[in-house]
Amino acid sequence: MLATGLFSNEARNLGKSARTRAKLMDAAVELFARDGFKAASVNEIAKLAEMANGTFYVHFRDKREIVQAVTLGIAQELARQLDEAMVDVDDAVERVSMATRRFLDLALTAPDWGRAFFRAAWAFRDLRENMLSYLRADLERGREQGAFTVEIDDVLIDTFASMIMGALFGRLAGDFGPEAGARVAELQLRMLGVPPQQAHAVANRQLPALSLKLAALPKQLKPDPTPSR
Amino acid sequence: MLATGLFSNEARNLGKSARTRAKLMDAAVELFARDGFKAASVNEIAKLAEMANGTFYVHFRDKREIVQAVTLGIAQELARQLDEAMVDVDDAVERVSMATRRFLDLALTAPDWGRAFFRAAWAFRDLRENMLSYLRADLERGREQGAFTVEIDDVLIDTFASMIMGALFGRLAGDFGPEAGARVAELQLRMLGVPPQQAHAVANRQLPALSLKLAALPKQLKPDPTPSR
DNA sequence: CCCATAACTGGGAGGTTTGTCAATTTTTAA
DNA sequence: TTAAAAATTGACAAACCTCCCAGTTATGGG
Repeated sequence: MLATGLFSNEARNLGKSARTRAKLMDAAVELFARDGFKAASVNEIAKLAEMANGTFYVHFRDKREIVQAVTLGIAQELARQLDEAMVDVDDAVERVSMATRRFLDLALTAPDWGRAFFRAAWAFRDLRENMLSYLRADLERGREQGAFTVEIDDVLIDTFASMIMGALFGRLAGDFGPEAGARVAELQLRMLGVPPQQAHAVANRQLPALSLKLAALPKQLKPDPTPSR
Repeated sequence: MLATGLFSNEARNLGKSARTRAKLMDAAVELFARDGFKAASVNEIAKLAEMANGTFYVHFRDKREIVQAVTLGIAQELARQLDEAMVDVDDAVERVSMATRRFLDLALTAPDWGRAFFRAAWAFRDLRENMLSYLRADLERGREQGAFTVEIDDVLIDTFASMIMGALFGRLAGDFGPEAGARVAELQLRMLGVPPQQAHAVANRQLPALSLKLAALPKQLKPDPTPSR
């Protein structure tokens, strides 16, 4: 009936409290994605999560707290997945291209997460800076490897990230199809000083299939609950 | 006491109705910039404009209507100013660099307008597309002039715009100083295929001083109002 | 199975929001 | 100057918001 969200899925095997909390967070993501953090109301979150509004306050002190929990959760999970998809890639040119393309694919897998992330990225400095630190590492690596001719500074990093966010927006809005990721990655590499031909080749290289699990897959089969009642 | 905003300034010589309307729009810009379109309330707009809330509804049917009026007004004025600053520039490389740098300078001149524009750009498709059409013209001109080697498509245009928006955000947040404009312009030119050295030179070329009038300057002196009462 | 404890409920106090309207003041044009 | 028109006011209904809390229900360790 109610499609279980990603937080609920993660909390599937935890205690009741954690499951309820997760359900609230899933509802919150949906509303944050649609209305923004300020315009979403606690009442509506509780309603969408199918519980009384008082329950909300058992799990979160106020709206600020759930906003914090949701945005942090999204950012951590996205970063984790992205990191995992790139562990064995050493070449900075590949990494940078992959980061953009993977990030977009990932965010499009769960569009509400993508939308909420988009809002959070502009709204919360600490979250934004945390994401940018990963990016900085890869860009500096490319500089050291001699692959990028451009100087790496704050403006560059921020601009690089903005290009990703723009593509995310376009994808979420339906303006662009899946090919946009490769296209933007190519433009990024050109900007960094990678020769156009190489930029095109790398950005369009086929990526290994995305292991489809924005939230972890079941670690064990359900304990086959005897249909009690 | 209350710093007159740009809309009020434009309406300075018009009838009472237009002046009140403009005053409401100035108040709205300030709140939209701070809280966003959804979170800003009609009550607060009226209060900030120093009038009773009922007056608001004489001039606007509802919040949607003032949002429309304000965002359209901002976009038109920014486009007008930008256009004016570039009328006699023919070279596409110069135009593209200038558009980015001028736009940022302009938006920083009236930070609330900049912030409201930033929000509007993501929120309203028609407004966004209207702005992008100017950009497309210059990018295609560059292609024809043989200055840009990259293919001009929707993703490119959108990405180019996203780079500007990212810089706008960074400037408004105080993360970057005035030099960010030139830096981003340089990165854009590199992306388009302009040779790095030329990109650097063009992007850092000194611009003629900005004629300081986001809204038109007084066309006549105040009629020296006898201090009635 | 039992019951202490944790989770949940829903009504409500107190505040804000939207949009309306009759009464009042200001503007305008003749 | 003056009266009709336009602008403005502020109180108010109805809806919705946040947060609280006394009472009820569900959970799980012993």
